[in-house]
Amino acid sequence: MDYKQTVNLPQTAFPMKADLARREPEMLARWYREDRYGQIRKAVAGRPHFTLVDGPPYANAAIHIGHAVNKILKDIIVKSRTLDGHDAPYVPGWDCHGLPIEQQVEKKHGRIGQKLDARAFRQACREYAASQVDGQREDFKRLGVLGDWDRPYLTMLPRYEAEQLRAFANIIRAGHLERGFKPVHWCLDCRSSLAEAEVEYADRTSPAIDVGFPVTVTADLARRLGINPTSAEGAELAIWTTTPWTLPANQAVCLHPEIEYVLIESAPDGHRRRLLVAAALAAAVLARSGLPEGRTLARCTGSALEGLRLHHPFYEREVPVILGDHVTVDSGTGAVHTAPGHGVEDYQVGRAYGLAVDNPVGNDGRYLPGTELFEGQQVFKANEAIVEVLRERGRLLCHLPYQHSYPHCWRHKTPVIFRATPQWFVSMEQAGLRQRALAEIARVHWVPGWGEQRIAGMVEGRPDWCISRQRAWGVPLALFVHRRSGEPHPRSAELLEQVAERVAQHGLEAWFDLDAAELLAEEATEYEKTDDVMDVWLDSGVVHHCLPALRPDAVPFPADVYLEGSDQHRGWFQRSLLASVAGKGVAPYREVVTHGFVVDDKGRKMSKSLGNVIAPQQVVGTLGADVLRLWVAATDYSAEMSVSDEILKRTSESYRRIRNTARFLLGNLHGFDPATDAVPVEELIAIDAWALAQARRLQEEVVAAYRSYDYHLIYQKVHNFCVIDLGAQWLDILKDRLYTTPAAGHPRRSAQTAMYHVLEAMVRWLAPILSFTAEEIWELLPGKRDASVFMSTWWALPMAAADASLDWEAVMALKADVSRELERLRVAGEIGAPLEAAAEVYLDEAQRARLGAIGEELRFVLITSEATLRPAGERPAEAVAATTVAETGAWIVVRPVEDAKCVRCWHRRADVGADDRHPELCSRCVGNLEGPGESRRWA
RNA sequence: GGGCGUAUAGCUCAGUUGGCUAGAGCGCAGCUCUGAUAAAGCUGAGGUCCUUGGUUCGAAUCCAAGUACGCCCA
Repeated sequence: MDYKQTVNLPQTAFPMKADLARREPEMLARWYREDRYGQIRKAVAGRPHFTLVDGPPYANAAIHIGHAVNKILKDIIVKSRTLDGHDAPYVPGWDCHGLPIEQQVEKKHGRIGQKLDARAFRQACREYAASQVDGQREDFKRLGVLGDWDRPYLTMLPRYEAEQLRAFANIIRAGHLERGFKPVHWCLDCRSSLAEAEVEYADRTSPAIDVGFPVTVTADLARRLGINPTSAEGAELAIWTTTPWTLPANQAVCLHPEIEYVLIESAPDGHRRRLLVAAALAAAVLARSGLPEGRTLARCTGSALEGLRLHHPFYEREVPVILGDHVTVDSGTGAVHTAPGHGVEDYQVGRAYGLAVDNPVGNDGRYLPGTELFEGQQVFKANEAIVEVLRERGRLLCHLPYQHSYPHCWRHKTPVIFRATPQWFVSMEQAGLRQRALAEIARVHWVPGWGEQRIAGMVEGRPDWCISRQRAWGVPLALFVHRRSGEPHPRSAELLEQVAERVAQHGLEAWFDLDAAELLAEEATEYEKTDDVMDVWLDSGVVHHCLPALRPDAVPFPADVYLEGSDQHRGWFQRSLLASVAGKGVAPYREVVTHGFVVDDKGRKMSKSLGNVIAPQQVVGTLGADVLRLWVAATDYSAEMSVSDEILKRTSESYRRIRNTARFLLGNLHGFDPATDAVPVEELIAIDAWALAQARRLQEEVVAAYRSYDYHLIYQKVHNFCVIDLGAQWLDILKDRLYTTPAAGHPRRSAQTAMYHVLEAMVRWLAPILSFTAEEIWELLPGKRDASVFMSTWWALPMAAADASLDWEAVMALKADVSRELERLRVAGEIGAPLEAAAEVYLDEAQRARLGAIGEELRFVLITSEATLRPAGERPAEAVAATTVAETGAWIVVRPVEDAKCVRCWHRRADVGADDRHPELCSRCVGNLEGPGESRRWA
């Protein structure tokens, strides 16, 4: 007789080989055919909401691994919260306006006015952005990210743009809008501002000059330096600049507070000259100015000179000495000529000191009418005239050509200048925005915790937010500005509402087409429409306002969580906070989670030149999305995330173990229907109840880790559970019972009942991470169920009361000790499989109390053919202490078994052949085959 | 140069308030099984806890300096 046919071997359609790269797309096609996202929404309707607001990626170029990490983490959040009993919708978004898209369109169609007018240009931008959205969307879907992909929010949707204007109106109502000036790169040939990305650096020779600014009240200087007033007479503070043309706009001279300065006297030809310069540069300044070595009259740090009054080198006005950390002694004199209208640092330090932003230069690069001495001259040509004036007045110390890297227009290849232009700001102070924002930061939960320090530091130190841009592809600022005063219309907020109405209907062309008279009637002649568009950071910064307005069904305000990379503390997190606090008075999120950047296995950033770039498309196309998702989950994202082929290979191996564990469980659930075959919890065999208890404990940890976003712990714990608790312990022990006892008998049904519960629980633990694999398991699990695992919640694992008379921890420890002894027999060539051995275990009273109850069934746990428990006193000399169980009190002897092998259960038993009808079987198998079958209590 | 981080076996991660010979899984090596089989089980070898100094009876853990790397600025 072929007894193999009488053994219940595993059977399942769940393949061992995942073949994810091929099969995931098939599963995806089905999910979208069946509208899986919509089905889930219906199934979970009515549950408490959990809102993750998607930070919109920029709609340009294919996604890289950082995008994949970001979207997968969001997907894990959304799915785990769904399993946790929430209705957690996911509405993805894209950031669609801005310069990079303009540049792409320029490459193809040229600049506005060449082939396309502004309207057609914007249309081309819109089409380009839409095509990029389509490409990225397919890649995101392929990652298994489930969301409302058919109805994403795009910042270029007319309704979004309209809501953005309304959000802007709220900011104006709250009093945060401020008009001001700011220096920007300005091309004299374009006659317009340039973005940072439109500037390229090239070598250029400029006139480098050292100029003396006479101290007006030398007695004040003497007092500060603690010297005789006569010694300070005629003192000049020396500055160095390569842009003489900015001197007419000079408002101050800036020193570093901690650098040491000296007053030095030099007397060429008996003509005394006293200069104030950085000590470290004094010699160099004298040398290039052709002055003989001097004598030091006094020294002090820059901070001692703050507020000292100086005379402008050629205008009849005074300028102060100020302090700034940007000053260095790398070159020059250690004193920086400061013209807030012509430099970003000058502008920033100037704001701190309340300096005027003087801008005497017109958009053609010529000094404006009324500019003393140089009116009408082009700035670069005026350099010579200025040097000449300085020479005449005796203020020029040195004049040399100087070659340096200088910004040029990328189109004209001509040098650009910094020029102050009128801009619009969200003021940090005007209506208390900074203070309010800081208070809100303290109320938000930051993950990891140091994120709070990081963003608070940025908000504390940041300047006003410049929200205007002189660009074509963006949402118009839509203000009416008074022709003379430059102030916005007093009813701006109300007017914006009317503009928003039109934009919602007709798109943002409605603003460009608008005749001011339509809204302003007779006032129209006094106002003009702004040409500016909004900073794209404002586009995405008001998602908190626009998305709930667009999708009231899905996205309440405020959001539960925002999740982005750590660069977004300055970027989206900060802009969203400022925009929300400015418009609504509160933070837009309760919790903010940050992930690190992806680096290679040596911790270096990914770059083409290093050749260490891992493309998500490539990973998904070979190993599969679930392996990529497992890598994301397994990596501690709070710091940098390392990835390499080696790391992905390891991840893939771990995946196989988890998959195979599920496969084994499914295979042994063959023929099990939980509705009719489940054993009542209180009747479960002890080790099955123990396994359930292990699973329960793990589930508590898994759920807690999902709630605290500690996914890498979940991976570790679940993987360990598969390997140790299940693989090495429970499932290995279970095989004999599953295979050899009657298919429908209590021992096997008990095992199946527990396995069923474990797999029901496990498929849910895995689902947020291994979504494809989980759904695959879900479909093959016995029992009636919904279409998707994501329609369910964490599995209620039954609580089986543990029998206190047996200590399972001790049993498993004993098993480990016995394994070590069996290994010695194996190495000695005395046995192969453990079933070729017998174990004798000697226990003292204490250990007997922990282990004794298991009795005869110990052999099933040890997977030996025999196992006996005896008193410690009877142990032979060769017995080995079982140190894992206890330091003393347990000893082991193992030996090969000589009995015949039962061909059915493979145990070596003395009773093989006892039944004439089955000469090759042991009595246990005969009973299982023909009788009611054996009964088990412990294992 | 500044701010915020990170650094524990080849890989991914644990390591409560300072306290046993620093742990786990994977990988690796050896062995076994062939009824989870492009699987499974057993055993074993792997660590200057980034470096240096300090505090302490005692430091992976606390303090200081430094190095490397990452993000954001300058």
